[in-house]
Amino acid sequence: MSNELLLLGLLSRHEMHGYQLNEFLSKNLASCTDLKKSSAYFLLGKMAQQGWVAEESVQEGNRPPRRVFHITDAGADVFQQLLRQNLATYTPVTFAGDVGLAFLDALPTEEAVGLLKERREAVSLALHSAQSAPHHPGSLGLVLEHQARHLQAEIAWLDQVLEDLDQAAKS
Amino acid sequence: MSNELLLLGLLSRHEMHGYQLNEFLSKNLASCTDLKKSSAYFLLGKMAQQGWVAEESVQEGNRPPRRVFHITDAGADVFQQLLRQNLATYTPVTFAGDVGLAFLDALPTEEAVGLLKERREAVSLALHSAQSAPHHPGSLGLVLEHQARHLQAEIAWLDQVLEDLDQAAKS
DNA sequence: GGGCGCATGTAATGAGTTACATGATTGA
DNA sequence: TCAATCATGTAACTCATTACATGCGCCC
Repeated sequence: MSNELLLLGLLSRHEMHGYQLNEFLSKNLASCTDLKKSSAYFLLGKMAQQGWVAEESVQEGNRPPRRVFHITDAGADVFQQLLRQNLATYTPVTFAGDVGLAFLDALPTEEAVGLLKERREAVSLALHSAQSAPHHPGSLGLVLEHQARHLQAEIAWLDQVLEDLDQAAKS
Repeated sequence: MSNELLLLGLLSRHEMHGYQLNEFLSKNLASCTDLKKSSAYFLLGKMAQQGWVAEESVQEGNRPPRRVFHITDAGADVFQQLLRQNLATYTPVTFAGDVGLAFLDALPTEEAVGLLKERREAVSLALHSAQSAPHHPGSLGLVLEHQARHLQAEIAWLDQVLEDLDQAAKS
C-alpha cells in the first residue's frame, strides 16, 4: 500500500500526468521507493478504476496525449487513512547486506577487511549524493534528511566492524 | 540472490533439514530476512536441482522423514562468490516509513506528533527485543548488533523530527 | 538524418506469499 | 483426547519488474 500512498500524496498536492510523476519519483524520491515507470502507470490505472483518482486526457499540439490525474474525494479519504497508518507504525527494514555480515568469518580477515572497505566507499558515495541533492521544501525534505542520517549511521557501523576486525587480527 | 546466500551460508556451517533451517531463520535471523517456510523449502529444492546442495532422506522411527541438506563443492564456490559480492557492495534500503514522512504536513501538527510518538514506541519495542535476544557467537552476532544500532539511529531521528515539530508549533 | 527526451502502454516472467493439505509425535 | 510441535509440501495468487512496442517533437 505504500506505493499507493506515495502516488496519492503527490496527486493531493496538485494534478500531474504519468510521465511527470515518474520523473519526480526517480529524480527526487528514489531513496524512498523503487517504483518503476510501468508499475506506476499500472497503479494509476488501477487507482482510477477504484475511483481514487480521475483522469483527463489533455492533448497539446500533435504530441502524444497526456493523461492528467487528479485525486478524488474518495481518494483523499484513502490518502488520509493510509497516511495515518504509515506514520503510526514502524515497518521493519531488512538489510540484505546483513546476510553477508553474518558469514563474515567464512573469509580470511584481510579479505573481509578489503571487501568491507569497498562497501564503505559505496555507502560514502551514496551519502555524498544525498547531501548534494537539491533540498525540498516542507516535509518532503525529511526523506533526504532521513536517508543522510541512515547512511551516516551505516558508515559509523562499518567503521566499528572494521576496527574490531583490525583488533582481532593483531591479537 | 541474498536468500540463496543465506541458505548456503547456514548449510556451510553444518548440514540441516528444512524445518531446522526455518526455525533458525525465524528465531534468529528475522531481522535480516523475511523468507517464509514454503519459500525456503522451494529454494532448497531449486538449489538441489542446480547441484549447490545435496539431500539425503533420514527417517527416525515412524516420524515423517527429514530431508537433510548439505552443501556441495559447487555450492561452496557459489557461496564464496555470493558472499564476496554481498560484502563488497552496498544494497540501498528503501524505507516504507519515509513515504509517510514525506507527507507529514498534510496533517495538523498535533496529530502528526501523536502518530509519530506511536511509531517511536514501536521502534523502541523492537530495539528492546533486539537487545534482549540471545547473543550469537562469531559473525552471526553482527546481524543483531547492526539491527540494534539501526534502531537506535531511528529513535534519535524520530526524536529530532518530533522536536522540530514542537518548535514549529510554538512559533 | 539521427539521437535524445517526451509520453504511454502491453505481455511475459519471476520472486515470493498465502492458503491449503497431510500426518505423526508429544505433553497436558 | 486435544492441542501444539514436528515435518513437508502444492497450487493459486499478488505484486512488481523486464522486455518490448510505439510515435511525436526538438536540436544538432
